[in-house]
Amino acid sequence: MATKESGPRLIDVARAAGVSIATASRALAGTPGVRPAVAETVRRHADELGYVANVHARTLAGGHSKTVGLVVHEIGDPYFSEIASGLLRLADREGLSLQICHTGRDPEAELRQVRTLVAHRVAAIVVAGSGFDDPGIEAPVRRELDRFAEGGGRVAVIGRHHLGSDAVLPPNAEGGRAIAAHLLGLGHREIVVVAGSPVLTTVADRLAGVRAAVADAGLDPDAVPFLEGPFTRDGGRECARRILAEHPTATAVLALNDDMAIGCLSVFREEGVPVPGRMSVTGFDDVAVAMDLSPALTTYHLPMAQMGEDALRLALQDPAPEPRRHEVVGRLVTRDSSAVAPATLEPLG
Amino acid sequence: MATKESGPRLIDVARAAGVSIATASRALAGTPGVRPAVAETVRRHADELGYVANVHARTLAGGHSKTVGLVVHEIGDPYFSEIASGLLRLADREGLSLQICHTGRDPEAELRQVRTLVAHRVAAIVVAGSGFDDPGIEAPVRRELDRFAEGGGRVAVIGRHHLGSDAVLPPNAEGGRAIAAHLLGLGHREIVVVAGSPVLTTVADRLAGVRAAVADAGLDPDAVPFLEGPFTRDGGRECARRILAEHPTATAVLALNDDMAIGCLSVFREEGVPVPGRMSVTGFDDVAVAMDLSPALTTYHLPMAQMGEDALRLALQDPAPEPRRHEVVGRLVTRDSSAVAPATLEPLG
DNA sequence: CTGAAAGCGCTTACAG
DNA sequence: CTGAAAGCGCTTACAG
Repeated sequence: MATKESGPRLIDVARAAGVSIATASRALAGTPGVRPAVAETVRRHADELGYVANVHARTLAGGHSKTVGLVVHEIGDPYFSEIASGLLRLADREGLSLQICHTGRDPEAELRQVRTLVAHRVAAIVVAGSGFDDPGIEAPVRRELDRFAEGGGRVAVIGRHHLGSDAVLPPNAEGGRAIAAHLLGLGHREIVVVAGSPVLTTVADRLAGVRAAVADAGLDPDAVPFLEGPFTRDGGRECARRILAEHPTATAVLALNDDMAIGCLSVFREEGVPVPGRMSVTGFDDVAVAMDLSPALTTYHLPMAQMGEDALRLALQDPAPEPRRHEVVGRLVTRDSSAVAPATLEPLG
Repeated sequence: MATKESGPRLIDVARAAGVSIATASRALAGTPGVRPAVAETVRRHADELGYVANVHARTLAGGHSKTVGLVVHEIGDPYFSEIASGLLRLADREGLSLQICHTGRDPEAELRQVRTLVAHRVAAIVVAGSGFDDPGIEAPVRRELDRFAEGGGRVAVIGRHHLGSDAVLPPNAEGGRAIAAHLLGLGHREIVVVAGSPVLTTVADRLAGVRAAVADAGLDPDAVPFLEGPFTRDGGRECARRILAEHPTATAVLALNDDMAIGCLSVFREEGVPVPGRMSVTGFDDVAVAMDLSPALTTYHLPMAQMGEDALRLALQDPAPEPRRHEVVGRLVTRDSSAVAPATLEPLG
């Protein structure tokens, strides 16, 4: 039994069924123009032999792939795993396989991963990781993707990229504005913004929204402290510690993703800083756990799974003359981690 | 530019470099036995043309694939996304691509997904979803996997399966026992167990551990109420509501994964049931957010990312005469959601 | 060190 | 409706 052979091939089922491989191929593919009885026989023999067509041979001969690629920063991150989940659900319905790559927010890794996907001749590539504000950084990836598109490949991105492709656009600026307005409306005047690097368009756009809201309120955006750290839970912890040390009069932390907000919450809990009594904390994204934190996190909701699905749907359509823009609708979700700014200030730390 | 052609082929770079495709292939593969200067020329031309070898042609001709498959129940679930993250990290280091499938805990979907992976002639398949207690349910998948292994494919599973392959085994029984002992030690006598279907080996094994601890304490395991629901956050919410209605004297909920525990916590918060004052709640897995919940969740820690890595590592080794068993080490993590059973009982709900 | 040729396992015009 | 044959783009013995 342990034949070390690569399983039955089309020719094996053809022989078993007493037909040519052409007919066998057609019968299995469901191509019309095969006598039903013959097709049936072929299928039966294929089943009996446990025949599974070799995708590589099929793709090479047929020219079209049934696999799509997804590029994320980190699949362990809920933001991306929820996007992946939605995308995978649609892929499944469409009979497509999914290849996932992660980049760790490193542009060179991204280039490598895109190359791999191109090498696999996937039908479509969805780039879900944030874009980079500097078009130069994305130029090599763009070249690769352009070539891919010229060869008939389809591309869609989530977020603002300089990639010239169909895009699903989260309302990052709008969200930043809404959250900041919310905090300002609660009387907060010493708000510290905490985020990943502004070279990421996601950060840049959310931050721009925050600044716009601050300006709208007649205040000076440049006076709002901005703390940068890894765009992760640990990054949030780092920043929270810096706030304790460097911004003793702050009354609110506006984190530009939920991960960082969660990191902040945990430090504040450890250090006994009451949230929201002494310090309000807000996030962005509304990952599944946001509502189950305590205090439940005020944040800006993005429908991640839907965004993943939408991105794949764009990538599955024929290309448009101009890149398509699919605008995502988000919403402010007010929960328990934000409240009116305290009247008198307990010192921090 | 929009030539709709499939990008440069090996023959294009061979021609450009003035060599045969055999030499070009060797130069690009780094096969020894090509004059260094020639190899260099080939590589330069490949770069200039933006050549990316067609994986399908390469796999078909070469016989070995550089892709591995991962089967999970649901990629949006942190348990699986953390496993995927660890596995992907190792895959990356090994220059392997990753194809992900999800099954939604449906054995038929699992069979379909495994078939797809086999069709892709992946080098290895890692099944990360829980096994099923009834060997019959897994029989079709096992047949498929056996055939795959006979053809030289490698298989590894996470959890107890009837799949006859290398396995990474989480200490499910041990963990169940540790958690139950912890709760019993705190004086809880009315513990409600909350979990997904015991047809899943994960549930069955954790439950067996719980029952063993109960028996060890001289109590009757059959007297411990077991509530079944979807093995998800929503399932946890469902069960919590039933506890409120049907088990008014319970003092502890022992959920067999963190997701369900999180669902319970949210219902108890909504209903004003103090945790852990009136009700202790414990989880299992220790997903990243467990420590950031409030109260921080007492749970049994499993190193998910490491498990993903270990599973892939097993799958990358040559097959052993007997299936390998890699035992995972876990540990009880006592946090704030569990405490001594209340002396006097406030009615629930 | 290099090349001509066979072959990987399919699909798809092209004839019949 | 069916089959013989070309071809997808590579790798790898086999000669030289």
